[in-house]
Amino acid sequence: MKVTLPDGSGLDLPDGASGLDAAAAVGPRLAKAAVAVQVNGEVRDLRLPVREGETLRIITDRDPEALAVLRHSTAHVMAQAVLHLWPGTKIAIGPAIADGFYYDFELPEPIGPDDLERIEAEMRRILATPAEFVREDGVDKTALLERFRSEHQPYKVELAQGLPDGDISLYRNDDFEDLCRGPHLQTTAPIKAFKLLSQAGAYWRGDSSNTMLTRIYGTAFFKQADLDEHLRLLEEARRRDHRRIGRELDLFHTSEVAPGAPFWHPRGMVIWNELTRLWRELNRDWGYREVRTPIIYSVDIWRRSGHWDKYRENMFFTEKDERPLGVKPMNCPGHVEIYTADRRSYRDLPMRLAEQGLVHRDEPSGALHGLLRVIHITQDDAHIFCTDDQVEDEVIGCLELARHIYGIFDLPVRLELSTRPENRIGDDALWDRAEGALANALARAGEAYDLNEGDGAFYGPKIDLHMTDSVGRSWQMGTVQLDYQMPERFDMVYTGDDNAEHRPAMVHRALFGAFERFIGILIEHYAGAFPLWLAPVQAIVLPVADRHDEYATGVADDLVAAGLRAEPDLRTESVGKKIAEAEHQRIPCILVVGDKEVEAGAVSLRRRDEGNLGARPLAELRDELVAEAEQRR
RNA sequence: GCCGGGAUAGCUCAGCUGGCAGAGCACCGCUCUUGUAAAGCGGUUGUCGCGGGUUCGAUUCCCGCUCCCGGCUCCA
Repeated sequence: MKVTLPDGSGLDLPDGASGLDAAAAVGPRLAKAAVAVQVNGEVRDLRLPVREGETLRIITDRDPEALAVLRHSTAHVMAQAVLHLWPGTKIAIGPAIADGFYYDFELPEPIGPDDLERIEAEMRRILATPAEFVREDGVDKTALLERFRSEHQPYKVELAQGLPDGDISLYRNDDFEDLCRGPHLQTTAPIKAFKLLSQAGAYWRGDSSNTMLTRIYGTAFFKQADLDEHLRLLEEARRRDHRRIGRELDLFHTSEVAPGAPFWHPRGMVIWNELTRLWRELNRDWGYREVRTPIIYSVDIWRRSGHWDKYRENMFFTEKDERPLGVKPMNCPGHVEIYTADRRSYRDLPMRLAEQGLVHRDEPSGALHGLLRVIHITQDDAHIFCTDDQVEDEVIGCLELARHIYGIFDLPVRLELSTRPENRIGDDALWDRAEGALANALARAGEAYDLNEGDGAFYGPKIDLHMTDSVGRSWQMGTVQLDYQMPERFDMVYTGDDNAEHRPAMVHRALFGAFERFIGILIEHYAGAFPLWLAPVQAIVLPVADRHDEYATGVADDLVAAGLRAEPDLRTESVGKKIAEAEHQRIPCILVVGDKEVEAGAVSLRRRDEGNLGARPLAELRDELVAEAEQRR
């Protein structure tokens, strides 16, 4: 039998040879370092036979693919340790994930954070004696089900039931055996640098009607140095946490008197207002007109829009004179109301209405998270009413505008196309048309995207724009949604050039997403060091001694008159201390003034993180800063 | 909502088994008049999240509630 190696060379092997045999044929060192084998892009277990003509790549601990194998194997050892410590534990699943692994258990008693150390200790005890991972293939399903039942492992029974007989494999290391597809390490020897990180509840199969299991998260690396670096990055990420920075920079706070609704402090509001200014400029440049619609509506409109049926759980309600009212969770009906307040012609289309729309969505209490997940949401919402022919161009326009916005902030973004959910309104033909239009628009805009089947809005498919936060969590920023339902339900029409009535299409879009979340994302993205145009305080003026107070105040006034946000710091503290505090506050420009500067009409400039840059004439620096802020650099 | 953890000064946190509540920073006052990352001395600061229970006595133990934190998509 002949197989091919990545460099194109051939390798002769006896029939039935495994990946490990192939590695050994190349060299004993490779065989020892081998973790798995990649065949046609698929990472497979070394123990599996290779077939004639396949192209093999031996994965070693130097390859990134090997980490998932190591972590999966570490998860098995963790499960083994848990079974030692809590006999009778029911085990569920334990995969490798992006930055580590987890394993889900149903434990006989609740465990706490201290128990993670106990489990880790047991793992180290187990690992002191290296054990081979033994793979067993072609396991008889009936016998296996019988065995799992007798071992009281209901989750394994359920998993095995879903597998085709004859294609079931087991892995055993030491006294632990698990239903598992693999691949796994050859032995437990490479498992050294690992750490259990956290413990959390997780529903069996992610379904809240199922049992809540205990999930233990951990991570593992081949080298201790890599683990240390990973833990350092996690710590660094925690330092970037927008909730922490929001307090340190006095931007906002949250309070139990209003869960999920931030209180914006003066400095945070500066950022909000700068974003609003940008938003208005973009509305002007991209042909949107700003509107403002009510927050509380008769429930009739929510019945008609479909929110009553599909979204009631997440809405807030009140009443007036026994008339039930609903707080808007979305702005669309308000914009539809504006559209239908007059007769519309094809000449009016596309009609692009934009609003800084305040909506409220009742989230499960455990889901709230600083600014990133709130109940009180201010969207940069817009709805585009257009003809069918205009849909694709309008969607492309949204994608281009989105690129433009994220470019201003250097935000990395990932696109997802979400298709029809189970819980939806409208017939399949309409959904076909809507999904096709979005896919076409994406293709024409040249955007790469992931497909997220079944995650669309109840009224239409959508393109979501996601970013990743400081600790690797993914958050939706923008969304572009296509909707043929709402125009139908509200009987929206326009008069065409044929003098007949037609139904407009509707595009819902938010590109910042929500101002709350966007600012939260920006805080983490910049780690509080906002570019000049967004910085709450752009320049702080520090007099060396109190005889310079008057000059310092004059400098600040001069900058303020030029449109900059500047203030003097006249406290009787040392210059060194004021500089330390200004740096901690991430103020972009620190201007020190003493006798020399007063004499020369100058300021000594210190840019954030750059140190002292020397004296400059005030007028020159002022003009430079104004230009820099204007250009949003 | 559910699982686990938590809530003590403005902030970060300590407070073993129940016995007068603490530190650092911040804040206030005084001294220093300062030249590029924290000057010295002194001082103030608490419904120990809320409500109930046990107890001679509860920040501490028990119950309920509120809010916060980690997580609840990653398929054997």
